[in-house]
Amino acid sequence: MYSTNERRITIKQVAKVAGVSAQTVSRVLNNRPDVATATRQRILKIIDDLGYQPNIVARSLSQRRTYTLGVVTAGLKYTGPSRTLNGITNKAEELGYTLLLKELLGFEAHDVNAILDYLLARQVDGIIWAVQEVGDNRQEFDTRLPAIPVPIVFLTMRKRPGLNIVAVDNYAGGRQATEHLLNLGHRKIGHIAGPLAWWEARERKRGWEKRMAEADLPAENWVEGTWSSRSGVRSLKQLLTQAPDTTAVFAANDQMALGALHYAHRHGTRVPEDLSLVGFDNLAESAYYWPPLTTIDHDQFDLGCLAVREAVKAITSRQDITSPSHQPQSIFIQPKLIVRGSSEPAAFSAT
Amino acid sequence: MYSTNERRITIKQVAKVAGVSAQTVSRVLNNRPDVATATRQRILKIIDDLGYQPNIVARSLSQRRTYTLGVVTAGLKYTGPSRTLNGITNKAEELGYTLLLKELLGFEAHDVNAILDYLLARQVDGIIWAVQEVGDNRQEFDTRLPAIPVPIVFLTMRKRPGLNIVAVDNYAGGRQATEHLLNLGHRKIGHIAGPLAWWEARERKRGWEKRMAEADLPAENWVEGTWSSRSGVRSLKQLLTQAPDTTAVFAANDQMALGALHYAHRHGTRVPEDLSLVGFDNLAESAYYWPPLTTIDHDQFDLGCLAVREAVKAITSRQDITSPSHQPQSIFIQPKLIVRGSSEPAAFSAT
DNA sequence: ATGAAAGCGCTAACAG
DNA sequence: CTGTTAGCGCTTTCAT
Repeated sequence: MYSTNERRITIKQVAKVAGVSAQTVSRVLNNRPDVATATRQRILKIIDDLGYQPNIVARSLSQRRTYTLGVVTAGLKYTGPSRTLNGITNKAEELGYTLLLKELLGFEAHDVNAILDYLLARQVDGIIWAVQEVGDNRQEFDTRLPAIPVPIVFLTMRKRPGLNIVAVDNYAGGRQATEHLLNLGHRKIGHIAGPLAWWEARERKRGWEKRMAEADLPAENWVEGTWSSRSGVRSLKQLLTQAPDTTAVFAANDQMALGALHYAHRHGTRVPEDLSLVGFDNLAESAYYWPPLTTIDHDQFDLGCLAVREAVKAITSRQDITSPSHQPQSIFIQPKLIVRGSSEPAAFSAT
Repeated sequence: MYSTNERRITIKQVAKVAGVSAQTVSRVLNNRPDVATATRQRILKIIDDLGYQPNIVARSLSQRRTYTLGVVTAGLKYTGPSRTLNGITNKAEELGYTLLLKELLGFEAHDVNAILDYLLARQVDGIIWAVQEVGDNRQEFDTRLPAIPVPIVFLTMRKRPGLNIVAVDNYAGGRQATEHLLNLGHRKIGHIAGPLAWWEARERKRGWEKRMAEADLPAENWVEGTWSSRSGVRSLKQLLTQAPDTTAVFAANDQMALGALHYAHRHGTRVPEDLSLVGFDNLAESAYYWPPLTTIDHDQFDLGCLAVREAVKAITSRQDITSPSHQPQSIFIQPKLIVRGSSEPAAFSAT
């Protein structure tokens, strides 16, 4: 069914048929102005007739540039990483870059050097490190970074001077969630944290702690979950055991909030009447949970777009000697509170 | 902060330092046996000292082989496609293939030729078309297919002789869901279908229809949804309006089932007491919906793995003249019923 | 076991 | 406007 190993058409063959040099064909391919219109037309026709396709690999070798971005990701089965990848593919398409995708099997420490070598051997023009900062999985970079010959943009990690970083302001999100509950009159506000090895989880928790402190309230009642709904179930149980008078809970993601909702249903705790609940992430489904979940929305798609934009900016500025050298910068996206049915004024303030 | 445009080390420089020819270094790089052990050791050390990295682009050009798979996907923001991609990345890693990722902006018809040209220009060794069959978005292939010089594996499309296809047996899944409800004593079973432009949606619906017919029951009460939870809400409403005596509903995916659950809660329809509900997909969260959702599980990760395996098999068999030519085949994965709290025996059969 | 020459398919740099 | 020459960095083929 396939046309067997027949060699593909090359620029030389096109040139021969057209009776010109390969260089002239190359000029046509690259839309150079310095080709006679008649010649151009003729060559274009021949290209079309022959079904000629330029070999991008050869071009890359010759130009020493691939217009390819290496993307390192992890946990594609979760919505977060895949929404971000979605943004990356879209922006890359728009800017004319090809993506070379590499998914890590876990989040914890990896042989960063091997992965970088892999991408660099394939001559990527830039790298997007879209793996969340977990544990010390960023450590190896400290020594290697100066030796990486292409720009690299990091996603979702704490600020570090001199690096290109794009992340959601998780701390601000934690504050917003807490503030919303405070505004509703709640005082006993518990927190279901994500795994604290994760930078994002620590930031969200810190937002809760700080805002509580500012309201002169203790931030003591919290549990560490795993991000999963299952852990949400057990975390709410633990929270209510530790402090039965809790009237509100902020969960560090929507999955755990769903688990908490599940636990509440099973034990006759009414949400929001007995307990207000706020999640984080604004999963598409969370508006249809019962009750619909109040949550913090953040644009992970945009995160991916920004990362590509920054990477390409850095690549370009390094090619053009003319353009001012691109200064690495950190970009933090602001999340946004979405109020739905799972939170309402505290009982005592309603009466 | 970066080492500026300094040229990377080449095989020639390594050769020069080692006092050998470039081919000898090449032999070491490719683990050829015909190099003296002493020479090999010396060269390896120099490679290490210099931090030399082979240029894979040059190698690809020279070998006329890239060990790269082009992956075309769509809808990465949905769990299905991203779980499949997850499987693709894992299997590709295992088999030593690099991934070139291309995401389409929508599911409907695209300029297939342009996308194929794009991938072929980049000299991919094979293609995985991981875009679901929607409307006539497969049509362009009919004419183009014979002219594609590399193997191509299609995901999630109807059987066609002579093509490599990997898909879930959605028809069987639809049957299983329906059969489960029939076994519970339900007779009035409605269906919330996915958008019927999708092959998957049609197959799931066909499974429901066929199984109903086999039980001598009419398969009349159905509504076409959009896959979204929002459409699930309105679809259940419509279903119950059309036939108020409906005691069970099979929704073509978990999101729509969640929407149906949402509608039921809001209107005092108790699930499963008044209405049994079965979904499709087994989203990680569906076990924590209230009530936990009975659904059809299918391994989309495995789907991706199989696609890569088939693609690589086809590529390899075409390289080795010795190996028997790989016959394109269709692989259909069997889904599995997961029983949870959203379905229970029909009221009249319980009494 | 090692090297020399040629080439993969394209483009940069220079010439005319 | 168009052609020639010389690579890009590696591997293949054929010698030795």
